[in-house]
Amino acid sequence: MQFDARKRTVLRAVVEEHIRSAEPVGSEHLAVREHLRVSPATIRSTMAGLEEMGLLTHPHTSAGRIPTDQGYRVYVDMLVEGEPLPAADRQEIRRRLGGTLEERAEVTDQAARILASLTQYASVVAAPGFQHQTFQSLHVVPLGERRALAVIATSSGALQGRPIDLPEGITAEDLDALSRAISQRLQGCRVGELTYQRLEQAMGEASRHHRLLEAVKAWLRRDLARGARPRLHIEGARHLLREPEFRQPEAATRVLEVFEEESILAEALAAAPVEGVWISIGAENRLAELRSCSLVAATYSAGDEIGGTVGIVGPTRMRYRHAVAAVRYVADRLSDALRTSP
Amino acid sequence: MQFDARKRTVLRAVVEEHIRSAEPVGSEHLAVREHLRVSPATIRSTMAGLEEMGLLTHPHTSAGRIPTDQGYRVYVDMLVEGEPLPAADRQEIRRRLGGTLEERAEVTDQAARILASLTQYASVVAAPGFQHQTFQSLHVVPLGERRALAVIATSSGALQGRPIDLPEGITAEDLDALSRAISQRLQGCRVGELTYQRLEQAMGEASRHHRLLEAVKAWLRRDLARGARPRLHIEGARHLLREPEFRQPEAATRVLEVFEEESILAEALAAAPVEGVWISIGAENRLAELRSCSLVAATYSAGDEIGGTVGIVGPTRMRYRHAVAAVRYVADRLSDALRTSP
DNA sequence: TGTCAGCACTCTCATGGGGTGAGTGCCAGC
DNA sequence: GCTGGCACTCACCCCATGAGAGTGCTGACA
Repeated sequence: MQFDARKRTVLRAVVEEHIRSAEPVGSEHLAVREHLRVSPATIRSTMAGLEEMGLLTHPHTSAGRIPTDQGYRVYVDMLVEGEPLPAADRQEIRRRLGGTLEERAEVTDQAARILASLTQYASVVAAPGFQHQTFQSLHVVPLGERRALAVIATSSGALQGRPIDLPEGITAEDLDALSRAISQRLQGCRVGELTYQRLEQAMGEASRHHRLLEAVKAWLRRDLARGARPRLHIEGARHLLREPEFRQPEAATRVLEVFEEESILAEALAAAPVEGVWISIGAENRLAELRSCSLVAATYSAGDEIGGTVGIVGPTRMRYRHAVAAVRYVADRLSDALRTSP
Repeated sequence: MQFDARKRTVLRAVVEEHIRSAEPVGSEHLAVREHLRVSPATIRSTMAGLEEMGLLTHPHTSAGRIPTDQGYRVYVDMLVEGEPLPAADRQEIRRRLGGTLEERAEVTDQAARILASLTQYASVVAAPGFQHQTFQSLHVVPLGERRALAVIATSSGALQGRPIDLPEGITAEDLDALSRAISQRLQGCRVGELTYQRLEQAMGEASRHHRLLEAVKAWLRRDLARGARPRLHIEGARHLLREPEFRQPEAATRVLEVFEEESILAEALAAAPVEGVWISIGAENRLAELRSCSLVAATYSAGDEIGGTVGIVGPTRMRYRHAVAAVRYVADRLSDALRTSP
């Protein structure tokens, strides 16, 4: 069975009409609305062909056609990359991402809000991962008697800290010297590459404060490996409840579960490639919880480093054209914003 | 119209039965199920009295009674404070809050999860507010050329930091000295009391680094006043979708909006008094968005300071007995956990 | 005076059947 | 290969019907 020009046209028309109306699309409707110059009967036979190819289906005998996940996939692959976002949307995005944002977390949070309100789907933005950033310095800062605060700073200004217990007999000067020594030796490393061995090496000589070093090392090893899971900004999950596919409370509950269990989304986003806009449709999602959804995502950069991922989660019946354009534009502007700011 | 013993009994029975079944409660049903020793006819006349008092209502002529918000209020005020949580629940809470938790954020997050899974409603936990904590030290830590990281640490180990720009001609030693000077002078202050004037005073003399001081002051003034809004942990919003009162997508969307706009919940929680378990029912909520919900909340402490608030949001038809017991127990155990840990 | 059985009445909700309309598949003719 | 015609299939709306739940009222009784 070949996929000729008419099949393309009909598939596209069915998909777009279904996206618009959320209803099964009939042949007559299509013949009138789209100006295909053939009769409904012809369209019917074309549709039958598309159904045989697995791109369309219909819920019951006398209903119109709806696309299958595979149908959406073919449709999406037909889309011309680089279709621009409406000028008004572009302006809105630039306005809201261009202001004087004080903190990095504010920028990514703002990006999530924009995407959600613009597309009326749920948005997810993974903040720049700690691991990809460049280690700048470690500071162990005394906090009262036997407590101190250990802070790692990266060259792009992110920081992560935690309180640690101090062994007896350590002075503020000791801590200062220690901080300086470690900072000097590890500067320029990727945070993700701060392995236990490496720390051991860098600290090895300063054996005088053995127990303190152990505490710091234990923290770095555990937190940087595990706690480095990037922070997610999720916005607009409620929009999904308006979609007819999530009308039944069970379906709604199931999809909201995804947004409450951040690890699921984090894993899904992690699959996005570094280049271009990535689309994962329904059953294509590795994660069962997302099988009734589609994900449109893109990677952004933070300065010269890999930043994180921005994405949209919606029903498989998603407005892909708009979603793709919005995700791409937001990812680009986010990269711009992070090139010049904190 | 007096509120005699029979009215109490009937009101309680109606409320508890309605909470259980989510259906209007009829007189016959009540007479059989509860062992009130009167006939359905008598119960009917009692119900009519309760309705006249505004505590019950009925959706249509031939339906049973359901409580009004005011009815729930009277019911709730009748509950004996101090009813214990089932032993199994208590054990579960102790187990999950008692482990070796690494960070304060982990404890509050865990508390939110426990409450949500235990009650099957949505839970909200406000992390200890920065403002109530005691200022410990300020550190301005160099980050590359003309950038530095300003970090405030509180005596309980919380920290908040942000990058600032350095004016020319400042050395690491200058920063150290400055940090030390400010720390010394402000130690012991409540963070919330770090007003602009106070900072001005504390820094006044070190006028050599005027522009740096300005940057630090600007940050402190803005962020500590505004950004000090405590972080909220929200969990289990999806549970609400299972409640019949949120069946209609519009109702569901409206209630989920509350959970996506943290400021709404933060404001609602802020109204909780420091002592005891606080209940706010339906129309009692100042915030219109919460008018179809009830909120059960309690304040916990962090060491010797006021900590934050734990709460549950559910339908007005909430299992108040269990909710109150769960909130109280979690708040108490959370206070315990924060007394002894980071 | 409070309680209760009896009764008429009201209203919701589930059920089922008929009609309507949208849409299909197939076929014969151009 | 396209098209008009036609029979057929369902989903869905509408409406009538009846069952069931629950109420309010009344009059009798202790």
